[in-house]
Amino acid sequence: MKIATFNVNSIKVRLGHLKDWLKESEADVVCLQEIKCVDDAFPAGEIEDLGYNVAVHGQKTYNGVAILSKYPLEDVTCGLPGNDGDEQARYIEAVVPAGGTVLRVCGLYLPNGNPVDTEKFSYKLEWMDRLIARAKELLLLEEPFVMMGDYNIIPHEDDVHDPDAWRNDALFRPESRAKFYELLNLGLTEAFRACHSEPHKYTFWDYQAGAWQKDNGIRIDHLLLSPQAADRLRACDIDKAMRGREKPSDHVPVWAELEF
DNA sequence: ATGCCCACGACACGTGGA
Repeated sequence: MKIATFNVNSIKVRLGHLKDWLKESEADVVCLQEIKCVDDAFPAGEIEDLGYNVAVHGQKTYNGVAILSKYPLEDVTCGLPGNDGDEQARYIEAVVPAGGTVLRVCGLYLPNGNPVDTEKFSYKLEWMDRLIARAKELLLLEEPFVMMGDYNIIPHEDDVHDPDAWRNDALFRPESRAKFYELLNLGLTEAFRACHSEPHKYTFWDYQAGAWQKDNGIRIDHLLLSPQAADRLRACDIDKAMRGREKPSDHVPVWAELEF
């Protein structure tokens, strides 16, 4: 089973780009972020025509996440538990039956958190606390699950072209990275780093200042696997070439192959 | 230099992204 995460930065603008990649990658389960539309505006029909089931947690203008799956999508839930006042569409979860067992899929778009001296940063950290709490609950089930998406976290200095330029950014601040490590240290496996040790492999390049041409990127899209899912991990990689196509997202897809 | 680019809403430029 091939699973993937892709921040499309508007499903409306990116539909053709996404469909091309779905056909080429033959991904079985895909988590999308920043669809930037309400549920009814999501082009479900065009994606279903490619053989996918669709679950959407949309929002007008901002955020919005979805799961696409060639397998059935069961027990879909929207929103990250723990704060009923949070109205931002950043989390969706579903159970995917596959190979006589199930994979639970958690798709997430973690808050950016900038500027760091505002409530946006505290919201990011509070959101991460709730994600950690959800991971703890799911780990008790001792089943395969994956939490994948745009984490808006640069885990390590090797994951950014210029660490000093990002030192005080919410994506690289010690408080943000500490929460990410707290999540990993529950016993989750970061799929890309489990498969690759090379530095300077990126998943995002800014539209500005020739960042793509200069390879000034950051690695912020991640797949975190439960122990039962990590046992099945066979490969993981970044579809970097997508960034060089016409009308690209500023993010590219990251995928993992799990043996199911 | 806090900008450069891109998407959104509903038409002009402000907001948000990372």
